[in-house]
Amino acid sequence: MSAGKLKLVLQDGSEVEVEHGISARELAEQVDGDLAAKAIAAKLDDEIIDLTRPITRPGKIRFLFEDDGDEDSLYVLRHSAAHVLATAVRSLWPNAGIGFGPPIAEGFYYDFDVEQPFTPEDLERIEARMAEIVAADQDFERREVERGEAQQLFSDDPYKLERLEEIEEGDVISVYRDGDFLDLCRGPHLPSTGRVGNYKVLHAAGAYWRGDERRPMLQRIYGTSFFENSHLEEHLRRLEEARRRDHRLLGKELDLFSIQEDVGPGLIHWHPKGAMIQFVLRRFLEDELLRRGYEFVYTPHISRETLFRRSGHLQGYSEVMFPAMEMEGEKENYRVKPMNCPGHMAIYASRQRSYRDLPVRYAEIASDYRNEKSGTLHGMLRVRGLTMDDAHIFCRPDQVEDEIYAMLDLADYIYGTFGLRYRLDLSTRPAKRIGSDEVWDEAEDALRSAVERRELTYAVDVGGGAFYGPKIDVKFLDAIGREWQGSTIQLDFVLPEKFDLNYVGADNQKHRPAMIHRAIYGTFERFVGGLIEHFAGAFPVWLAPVQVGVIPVSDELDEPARAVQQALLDAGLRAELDNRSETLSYRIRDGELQKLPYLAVVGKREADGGTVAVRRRGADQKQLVIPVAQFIEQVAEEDRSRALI
RNA sequence: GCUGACGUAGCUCAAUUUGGAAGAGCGGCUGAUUUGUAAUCAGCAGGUUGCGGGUUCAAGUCCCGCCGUCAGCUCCA
Repeated sequence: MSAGKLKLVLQDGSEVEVEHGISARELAEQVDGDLAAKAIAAKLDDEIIDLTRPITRPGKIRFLFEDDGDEDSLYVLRHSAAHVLATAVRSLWPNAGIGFGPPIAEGFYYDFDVEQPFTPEDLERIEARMAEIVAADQDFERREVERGEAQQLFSDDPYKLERLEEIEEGDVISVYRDGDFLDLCRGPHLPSTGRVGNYKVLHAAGAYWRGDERRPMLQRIYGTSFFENSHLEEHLRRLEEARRRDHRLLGKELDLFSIQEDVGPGLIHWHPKGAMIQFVLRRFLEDELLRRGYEFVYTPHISRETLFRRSGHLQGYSEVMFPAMEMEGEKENYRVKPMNCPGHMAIYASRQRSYRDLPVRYAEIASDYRNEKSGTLHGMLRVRGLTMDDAHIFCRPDQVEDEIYAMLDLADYIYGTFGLRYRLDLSTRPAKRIGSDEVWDEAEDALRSAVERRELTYAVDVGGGAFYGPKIDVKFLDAIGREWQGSTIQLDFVLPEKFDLNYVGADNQKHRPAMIHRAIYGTFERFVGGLIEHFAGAFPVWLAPVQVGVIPVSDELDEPARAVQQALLDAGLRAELDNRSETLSYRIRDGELQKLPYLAVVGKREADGGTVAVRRRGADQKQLVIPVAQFIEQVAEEDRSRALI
């Protein structure tokens, strides 16, 4: 090959020889003029590049298009939309400082340093100005500059200068211009602003520069964009759907729980119906735990600080712990527990253990209290009083993998029963850690092979583990595709040391057991909050706080209706009688709004025939008149089988 | 914790812009109605406008502090 020529492999596998420095667009034109017009960017091996970017190395190249459904295409679009947003803001607020403006999972944002936070009206003006910029169809021009010139160009932009400092010597510094707006940016971008199609400015909120609470707060504007208007509309519909499912609203409408100012933020009152859901979840899990060799323990809610000093919580976790309770005449203060592990350690340590006893699996459903920062509290999802389905497993090092495997199996069974799909994150050793590399190797290998034995796919969060051990997080997906934190499985090298836990091995020597923290639901607060949103409040029979609403047509039918209710209760089902002095229609409507799975109407005909007129929630079908016994068996079977309909 | 917005009856919201008698619907209670598949009718009760200060002849409305909620940041089960 002659000097100044490059070999590129096209998507169809054919090879072309091109001039060194040819742009992707020129290449596209050589192949097909139509292609050049339609392409929005190109991908050289794994690097997305602008169409105008000179190609200076051989590789595989393919073009990105608006309609290829490729994540990378959306990435380029949203990145460009973020720039259009910044262009608009800069034209309306010429002195606005600019921070970062990346594409994110569902759209993009851009951070600005402005005197006054943006108001909703500002956002409308910005969106309108964006439309002008898109209509003007300004080219995105890329240019590579020397460090000195870049410093010159961004001399008024301290955030960009800071970013510039971090670009290593020898790395390319690129800037992009569209119209009057110039940004330090790696790119790539669409060919021009006119290609930014369907976008929406969503909301604004404060965000620390670089996520650091000690640094200035910038104003972040969130937006999203799509190539297809129908996709944008679908996305906005999904946001609306998420609002409709909000567990805080449903929790009020369905009378599941409340949070009260006089009691304190982040403290959940489980009303009878919400408590029933928790009760069902508990019973389900507890039965399963017994089957799987767990033992239940109960530990105090408060204890002397001695315990938390020993566990290290006082030193490392105190900012999250509620303040000390002073006891008159006692040297030691008391604390309310933020976790259950110290208590379980204490039980393990209370007597000698033989290797024959292991694994020991202690389970406790217990409420813990953590003084979470006020701004992080959110309904049932982030609270200060949290009820974990906690367990600690003590085992020999060679048992770790099997124990992890068993936990994954349990999580799979539980989540499967709820119809929840999930994925795993494996978090490995962080830079700051305790324990030798050999111990970490062994621990991480155990986690990995347990996951792989179950043939589960997982993502690795390198360096994401706690300083005391690696972990697996289970993230479940709800009905509209959102991820929720569920189970967490956490190896711990520290606590067994701190509590000097040991067992006597077959060699008659003392050994240190391995210890695993794990929760399956995580916390009842968060899990139930998630379930409310997943089911949009329409719980399947086995979870529904009230499974059947029994409605007599009129006063004279109270007794037969009450008999139906009692028969349901006798069958272990949850039934309510609605004999209010309201019309039948009214009570049916109310039952539907309360999302009761079944309404059973008892009229004269039913009372005489020993039947009920059954109305299934949400079903289009007409009511079904069936014998009471048959109806009860149907509901009981649905309850027993934990059917998800 | 930080930034901003918000806080009116049990709930959802008017009245706040421009200071001048706190309102509606739903829900609740009482009565009438006895109902056949998504709202029967009437009457009544219900508010120290989150809490505490301040400005003013007058504050739901303007100012300050606190509490709480929301959107995020950070953090996390």
